[in-house]
Parts: sequence; C-alpha cells; structure tokens
Amino acid sequence: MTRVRNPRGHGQLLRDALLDAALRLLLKPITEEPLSLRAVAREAGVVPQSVYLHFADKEALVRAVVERCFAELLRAAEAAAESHGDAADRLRAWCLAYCQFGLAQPGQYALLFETRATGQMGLTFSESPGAAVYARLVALVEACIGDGDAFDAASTVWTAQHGIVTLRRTKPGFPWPPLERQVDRVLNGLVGISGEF
Amino acid sequence: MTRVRNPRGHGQLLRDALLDAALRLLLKPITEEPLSLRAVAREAGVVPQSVYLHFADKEALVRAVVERCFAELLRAAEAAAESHGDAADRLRAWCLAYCQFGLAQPGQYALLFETRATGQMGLTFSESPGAAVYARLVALVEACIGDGDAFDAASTVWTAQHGIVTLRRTKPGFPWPPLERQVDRVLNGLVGISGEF
DNA sequence: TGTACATCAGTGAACGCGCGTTCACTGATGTAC
DNA sequence: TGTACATCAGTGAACGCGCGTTCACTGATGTAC
Repeated sequence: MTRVRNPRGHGQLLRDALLDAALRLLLKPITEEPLSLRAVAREAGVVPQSVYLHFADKEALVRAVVERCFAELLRAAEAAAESHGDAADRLRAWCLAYCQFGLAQPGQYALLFETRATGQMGLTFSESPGAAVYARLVALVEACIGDGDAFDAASTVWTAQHGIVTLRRTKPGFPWPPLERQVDRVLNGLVGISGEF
Repeated sequence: MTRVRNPRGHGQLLRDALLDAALRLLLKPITEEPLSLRAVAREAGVVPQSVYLHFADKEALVRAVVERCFAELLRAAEAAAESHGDAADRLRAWCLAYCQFGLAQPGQYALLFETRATGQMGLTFSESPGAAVYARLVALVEACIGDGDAFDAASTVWTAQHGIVTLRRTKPGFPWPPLERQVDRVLNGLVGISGEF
C-alpha cells in the first residue's frame, strides 16, 4: 500500500474517498452481494482496517452509501420532471428517469431496492431514507388523478416500474419492448395518462 | 458424518436428496447468494465433495434446481387457473397464484428471477427453462384481448407482477395494499379486466 | 526560536469463517468363476 | 456353495480464496512550552 496519506486535519477525505470507491464499484457488473467492506477498501486504495476509522462496521458503511444513492436517484428524477409543465408530462418524465436510473446504475439500484440493506434496518417506512422518493411519486400521481386514490395508485406504479427495471436486468435475453413504450403502457393503464407518440 | 449410505444401485437417491435439500434451503429466510454448494451438502447430510458424484460443478447443481423450481411454479399457477372457466377469471387466478408463489417461496422465486443463475447461461430466451411459463401467460392474456398485442401486454403484466412480489419482500415496512387489490388493479389497467369484488 | 509531546492517519499481522474444488482413500456389496 | 474381485457410494484431508473484524503499532505534524 503505497499511498500518500491525507494531510493532518483532513481525515474526512478518506471517508469521502471510501464512499466514492463504493459508488465506483456499483458501476461495475453486479456481483451477488453488492458491496463488501474489503472491496470498498481495495477500490479506495486503502487497507481494510482503515474503514473502521470512519464507520463502526460494515452495516454503517452500507447505510451511508444507501443515503448517497437515494439522493442521486431523487435528484435525477426531479431534474427530469422539472423540465415539464403539465402534470402528466412531469409524472411521465419522472418515471422514465427512475427507470433509466435503475438501468444505467444497476449496482446502486440493486443496493437500494433489491437487498435487505434498506427497509429492514429496524426503521418504519416513513423514517426510511427512501420515503422521500416515494412521497414525490405520490405527489406527482396526485396531481394527475386527485388525492383520493393517489397513495395506492402510486404504489402500483412503483411496483410496475420496479419490475420493468429488475427483469430487464436479470432476463437480458427476453425480447423487451422499448422502455418508453412499456412505461407509457403502465401510466396509461394505472393513471389514465395517454403516452405521447 | 454418520449417515446410512444408500444401497448399491441406488446412488441416484443422493442426487434427489441433494435437490430436496436445496429446495428446503430455499424455504428459509433469504441469504444473498441463495444457494451454496456446501450449504446444500450440509442440508443433505453429506460431505461437500459428494455433490461432485452427481453434478459437474456448482453451476450444474444450480441449473438442476432451477428446472425444478420452474416446474413447481408452473404447476401451482396452472392448478389455480384450471379451476375457472372464464378467460378473465383464469388469467386472474393464474396471476394471483404466480404472486402467491413468489411471496410464499421467496427463495425459489429469487433464484428464478432475481439472480443471473437463469437467463444468462448462454441461452436465448426461447430455449431458457422459464420460457414455458411465459408462453402460458401470453396464451391467457391472448384469450382475453386477442392476439394482436398479447405478447407485449403480457410482458408488462409480468413485470408488474414481478415488481409486486419483489418489492413486498425487500420493503416489508411499506404499507402495501392487499395483494388481490394490487393484482386486480394491474389486470384492470393493462388487460381491461375488471377485478371481482 | 527550539523542542518535547499529544494527536492523528493509516498500516502489519493475524483471527476464524464459509466458499468451491481436487485427490486419494475406505469399505460395503453384487457378480463371475 | 464358497471366494476373489470389480464396482460403487461416500469420506478425509487439504488447497487457496475472500470475507469481517481486532489489536498493536508507525510515523508525520501541529501545538504548547
């Protein structure tokens, strides 16, 4: 390990370097267990023990990575939605961006939604780090169909999108229709939005 | 390892015992990598090397388990569909059974649809062991909406169900609506079937 | 201005664990003579 | 009917690997005197 150490008082730099390394790992083809402490340290150019300088254990490291990933996903989806005025267009853009994030960042998406790393950490749903993402989806659906049914309708939009993303990845040999078409079909069927063409 | 050996000429019994052991393991709470060769051997009450008496390597073992699981899933869904005469009722029963299988057998379902164990074994879709399951879904959808759009419509029904199953498992803290309600909403929106109530 | 010292970032060495896989071996049993 | 032998089911011992984690240590640098 020949590595220039961070200057005194800048120990936090390694913390960030570790998180950056984790995100870099999540870009690569997915392994079963998406993150290992040793792999993160290796990617960061540091010895495994050094992780403990900043995280109590592996779980704490993963939790921190999860928060970063949720923030990235939310930012990407919001950015896409912002560029539209109409409620239906905003919802459509948000959903498309959600799916595209999942397909472009399979490692991050898998960590957020396909492991027990989140959602089973002794938290209720409302205090989980992903609750903000879902709240945003509910608001966008509500703007289209009114508030009566929005929460439930949004939950089925979410599951439908999640299925679209994850099956495309685990079954790459299947003759999938174009992503836009499938998302439009979902929004048309579940929210009554007619897709653009 | 104090185990009564199988009688001469009955070596195949161990092969089945190994597969049974694998299925038993898949009943348990899910670990990341759903099946390890050593865990299967342990569950079968046998030393790890004994697996090689019947399978070339771990991949061959997993492939055999996958085939069994697909057969079980298909049988469960077919049994549910058979008890109805109307095309819409049959589709609804089949889909509900699919989801219920996924929720009741999370280990098996994860092996089939959430790992690269299937679908990425150098096979095209049509020769993959799960193609028969999908073909059945297409036929049921076709009976409801005609043949023009059935393949694509079925693919979105499939992804929607997959999302329903997998998110319920990874996000148990979310306030999910009842399974029937969500499945009905999907079939109503995507196939035009009005759920029973 | 010089020096002793506390603080801090990071490493070396080691632990026990489960993993997939290889090779040599054991010991019971059906079969050929 | 008895016995030698080939076949077969299964194990013992060991390999190198990656994992998470612990404990003692190094060595540079800012700070107090």
